[in-house]
Amino acid sequence: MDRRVARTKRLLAQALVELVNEQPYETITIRDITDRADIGYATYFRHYEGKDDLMLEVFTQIITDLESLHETRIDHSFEREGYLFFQQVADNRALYRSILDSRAFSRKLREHITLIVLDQIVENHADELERSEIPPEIAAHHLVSSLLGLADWWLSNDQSYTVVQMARFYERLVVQTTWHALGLSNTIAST
Amino acid sequence: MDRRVARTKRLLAQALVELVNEQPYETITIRDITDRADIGYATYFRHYEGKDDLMLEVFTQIITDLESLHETRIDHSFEREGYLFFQQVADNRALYRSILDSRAFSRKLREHITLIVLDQIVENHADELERSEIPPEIAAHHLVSSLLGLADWWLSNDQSYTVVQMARFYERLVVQTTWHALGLSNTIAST
DNA sequence: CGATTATGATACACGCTGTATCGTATGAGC
DNA sequence: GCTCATACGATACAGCGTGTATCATAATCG
Repeated sequence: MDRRVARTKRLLAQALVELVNEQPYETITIRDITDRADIGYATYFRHYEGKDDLMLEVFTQIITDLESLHETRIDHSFEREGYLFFQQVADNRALYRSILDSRAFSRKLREHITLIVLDQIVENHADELERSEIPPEIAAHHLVSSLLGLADWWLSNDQSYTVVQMARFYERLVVQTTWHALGLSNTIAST
Repeated sequence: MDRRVARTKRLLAQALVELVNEQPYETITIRDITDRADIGYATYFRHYEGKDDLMLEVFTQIITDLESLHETRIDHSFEREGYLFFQQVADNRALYRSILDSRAFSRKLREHITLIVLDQIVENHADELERSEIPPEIAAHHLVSSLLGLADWWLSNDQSYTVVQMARFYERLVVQTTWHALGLSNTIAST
């Protein structure tokens, strides 16, 4: 990639992250971003179709980081993954605030994680699931939307609990109970 | 209220509900609404500050309907309320689609219901709650955000399950398990 | 070094919002 | 029913953000 392009995109992404730490995502205009990045307004549209397009790039990076975090761990229990998730939320408050504030982005995030979770459930418990009253799609959706719901509540309440506490609530309130409702064993190891 | 005002507001609200059944709320402009209602564009601003203001009125009506539904019932169990809720969602698909698509409105709805739920929990189980590991605020938030999460999933999947089934999923996946995590008895009667 | 390509600056069209104005029509109160 | 207040429709207008077009300049690639 042309160095000029890389530089422009880097500056724009940095500017967006900066701005998101100062004001709600919706109130940010493209001109705000280009001014902060010291990049020509028209130049923006040579790389992105609109405001969401740039945000999507930052968003994708966050997802990638989250996934690589998980892959470097051997312990793949959902409890542990909950902890890692809340840790990343704490490290990127403003970004997660923006993602969870946007219906489009939070939906994207939810669907992405849901697919992973659903795969893990079906892969490891195909036989047991047939006896369950709850469709695995709904259980997976519930698990993830509850996780994001807890994160949303957490961010809206000034992180009045620690990462460990939130992970514990998630485990007690969501993971354990969802497994129980599905009729599965308590934890999942997904190698 | 002046009959002319009442007529204008009624026509505008009707037009918005019609449009919401045809296209996503975000794509609707104020001019769309006034054209459909056959009302002057400037007249709109004599009654509402913006697009969300009119929607808020329709939204408030929905909430009021939901609450009056609950008050006319003697059976105040959460299972029953789940059924009533999914029933109302089914009866007002487009409106709930719009509400759940909007972060501001879905948050308002969530906070509104959460307050009611929290009141019921604390009122009826104050003593037992002291022994619980989960803060009741989080449990109430989880209960409601899960309910809305299920409704959101339902609407996004062409209502592939019946109202009764969804209420059942809600009871098994959310209500029972939340009570269990809180260490409470299975049902709440709030009379 | 030469050719290509990205950038900055500027001007512009477009759509939507929200306000101001004024003549007309409709309802409220007596 | 008459009078006065007020809501309405129509229109013009300013503001703002988006997205496109153009062209001279600067940086990069090979």
